[in-house]
Amino acid sequence: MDPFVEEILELVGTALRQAGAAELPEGLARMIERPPDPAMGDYAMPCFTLAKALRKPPPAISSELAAVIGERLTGSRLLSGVVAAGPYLNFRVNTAAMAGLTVPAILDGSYFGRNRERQGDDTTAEKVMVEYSQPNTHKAFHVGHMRNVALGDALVRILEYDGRQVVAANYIGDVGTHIARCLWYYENHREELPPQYHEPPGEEHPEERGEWLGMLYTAAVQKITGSEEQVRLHYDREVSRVLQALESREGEVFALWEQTRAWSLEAFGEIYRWLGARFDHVFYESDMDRLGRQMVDDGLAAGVFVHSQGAVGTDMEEHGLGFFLVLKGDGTTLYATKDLALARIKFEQFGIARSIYVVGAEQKLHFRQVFKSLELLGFSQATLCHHLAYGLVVLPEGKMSSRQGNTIPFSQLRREVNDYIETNYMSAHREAGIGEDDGLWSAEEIQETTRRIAVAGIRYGMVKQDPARQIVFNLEDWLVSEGDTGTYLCYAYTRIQSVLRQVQQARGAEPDPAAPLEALTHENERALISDLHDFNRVARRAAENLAPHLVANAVFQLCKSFSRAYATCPVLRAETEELMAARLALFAATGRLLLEGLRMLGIEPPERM
RNA sequence: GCGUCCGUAGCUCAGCAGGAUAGAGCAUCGGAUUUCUAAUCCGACGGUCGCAGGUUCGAGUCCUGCCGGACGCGCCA
Repeated sequence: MDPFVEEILELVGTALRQAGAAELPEGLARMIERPPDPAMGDYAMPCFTLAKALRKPPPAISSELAAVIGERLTGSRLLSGVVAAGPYLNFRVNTAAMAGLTVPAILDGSYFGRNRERQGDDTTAEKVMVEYSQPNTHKAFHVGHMRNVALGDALVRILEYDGRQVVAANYIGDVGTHIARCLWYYENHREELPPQYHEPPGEEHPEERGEWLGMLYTAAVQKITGSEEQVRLHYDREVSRVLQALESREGEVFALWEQTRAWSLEAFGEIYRWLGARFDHVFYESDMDRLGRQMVDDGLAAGVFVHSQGAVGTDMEEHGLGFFLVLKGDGTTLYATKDLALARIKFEQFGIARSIYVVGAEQKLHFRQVFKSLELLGFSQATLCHHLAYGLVVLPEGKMSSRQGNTIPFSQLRREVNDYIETNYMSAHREAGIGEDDGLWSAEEIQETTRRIAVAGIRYGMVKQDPARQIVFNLEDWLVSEGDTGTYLCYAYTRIQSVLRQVQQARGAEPDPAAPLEALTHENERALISDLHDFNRVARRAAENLAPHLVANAVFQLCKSFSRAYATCPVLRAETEELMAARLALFAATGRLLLEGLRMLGIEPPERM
């Protein structure tokens, strides 16, 4: 626990006993909060709930406690003041003590292990699987899918920071009607497209073939849905034949499926590389068919599933979940069938203690049905499955719709973001030097820096918001450096690195964990120290609530505090040697923590920009 | 029709298991640079927290109802 809170509780506890309270109220620790204005104090305890036990009005209690505690405070190393403010008891911490507890710990790395202590003893860390991304092959990967990757990957990193062992899993949708439609169009109708689209992109751009398939799929859907009913039924029968040919797992269509599937996977790989997303294991929908079918049979035997209107499913009305279909009338499996199988495989083959699904909110009912079915099938781990639902990504002009052609596919997104950064920022480095070395930047550095800033902008924009809400994607808003953006975070980091480099150059000084931190007395330094101290608490809460946006908010707060301190507290021109050393240590620690926080969001900042 | 989620400043969003004058960013207006990157910092302007009840010493936060929006509700994934 926070040592400051611990000491406050200790002091309040003994003071209360002195005041004649028979027993301490439950959850006193949770009552400790932060005052709205730092000028009031660093920690506050409201005295409302004590009123009943002591039978006195809250303001009287707080001033009484302040008097008693104030006397005992002289011996405290951590706290420097206590004052009653109406019904509140406000504590001020000894800034040097707080700095002493955080700055050296960050610099030597021990700060980052703190959240990992949760496991204790000899037991191995809790193993949890985070399934995310789940792209469909033969479909285009667009901005909407980026939110999933940003969220899932951040969650993986946050849970790891908090001491869990995490298996990052992908689940590729490589079977289903959409693929049959794509291949049906490929075989019979692609000549109807403009000539340049008749054949897939060549060897020089293999990663573009995935999007080309997606375009065929869109064209197929348009052709089918745009036809007269008779024609449409005919097309549907043709598509159905393709689907059955695919499920037979042999023949010409199957070979085509293998080839085109590989194209899509290659395209996805390129996207994950660019974003820096990690996967430890990849599941394929095409592997889940057999086990899913078997589970349906078992469920039928057990009476969990029943035949209904020619298909198989279960009425979950008594649980408020409607009807859940697990096998189609023609005997083929559904997404649902395969999800039953996948859930089982995850626990049985990976020995996980928890299974998290990062999937859009529109599938909430589906997952509740899946989890309930598993429970009814006697699968005890059903309660350890959790669906992290998130809202849609929309454009400023409204919902994305592939029919209106206003989705933003990955390749277009990357191009536009890169162009924006290059013309607005990077061009300066190409034409003239910046900062300490006046040389031009190499093409490689410009390219890599551009990529990092682009990824920071997109990832930060995607994770900074509460997952439950819709997100409005606006490229320019997400990249402008003024304000709450990934660019701003990167800029703060590069400024810190720049200070460190220059102090090293000018004075040969390295950040020293033993620096005299008591020299840090400026209010902006105080605020920064407080943010450093607070970070692990936020990280813990983010992990427990599966809420990456809390980390994002904390990182932004940290950058704001740093920027304020940077503007008011120079290092090289500090008044004294002690102050310089202290600020150097403080900024170095800030940079180190910022880097860690950015990495939790999947952002790798550039060293300069 | 039923269910789930959302509704906070002109715009985009925070608000931590109810607590002090509701916070940021953008936009608008004004200021700061011979000094570690101004991709920055400071200030001003801007809110009956969708509406109405209820619980509570205290409600943006919990409960109920209504209004508005999004999504879902058997052979897509």
